[in-house]
Amino acid sequence: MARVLPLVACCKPIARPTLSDAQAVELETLFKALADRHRVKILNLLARAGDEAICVCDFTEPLGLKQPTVSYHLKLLTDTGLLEREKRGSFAYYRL
Amino acid sequence: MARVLPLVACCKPIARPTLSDAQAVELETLFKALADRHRVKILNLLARAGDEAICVCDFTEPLGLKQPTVSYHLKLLTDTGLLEREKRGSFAYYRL
DNA sequence: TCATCGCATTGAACTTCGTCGATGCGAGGA
DNA sequence: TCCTCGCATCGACGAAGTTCAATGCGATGA
Repeated sequence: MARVLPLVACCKPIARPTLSDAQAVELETLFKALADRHRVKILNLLARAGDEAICVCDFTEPLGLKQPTVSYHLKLLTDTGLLEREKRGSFAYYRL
Repeated sequence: MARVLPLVACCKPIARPTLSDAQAVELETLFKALADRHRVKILNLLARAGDEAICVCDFTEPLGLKQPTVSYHLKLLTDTGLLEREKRGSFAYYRL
């Protein structure tokens, strides 16, 4: 597991100054958004898609989740600022 | 919040290949370990301490937590591989 | 040996999270 | 207008995470 992430780069902001309470909460929020296997996969799928946006219905099968659950995860990632939502007709497309 | 972390660097491994289930679970475990304000602060304190190790009792006051709770968080971080434990007498010192 | 100190573990209470059936709502199309 | 489709939200449930008093345990010193 150690080699999967270049933690050194990620931890630079954590390392230097004394972290305020607000900053700690912000980091908690960010990491919480990433702390789920399905959300990690969603980000992976979107990263692989590049500029292409993906609609909700295309996530359910690769994730093995029902539509309400997928919507829940996508909303969480969007609220955290990691995803953007775009409405086209009755479809909802997401991108990084 | 967006500027706090250089997400681009962190997400490189997420971005490229298709993530296997096992890899998604590994990332989930790592991010879960970081997804708590007190654990973020613990890492910050240890990063600021550099080579110096810090014992359990020195965490309770800056974190505002009781000793069992601090032990719980330190054990979690250690089990995830982010911390090292060193015993000196009846004291337990932790470092990155 | 006995008391004390620092830390880990247990057990229980509480909170938060993840999941999905049911439902609501807006957009098209017939 | 009515029906259907895709998505969001609600409500409820079980699972998981967080906290701390109580307890156990090894190390140290009197």
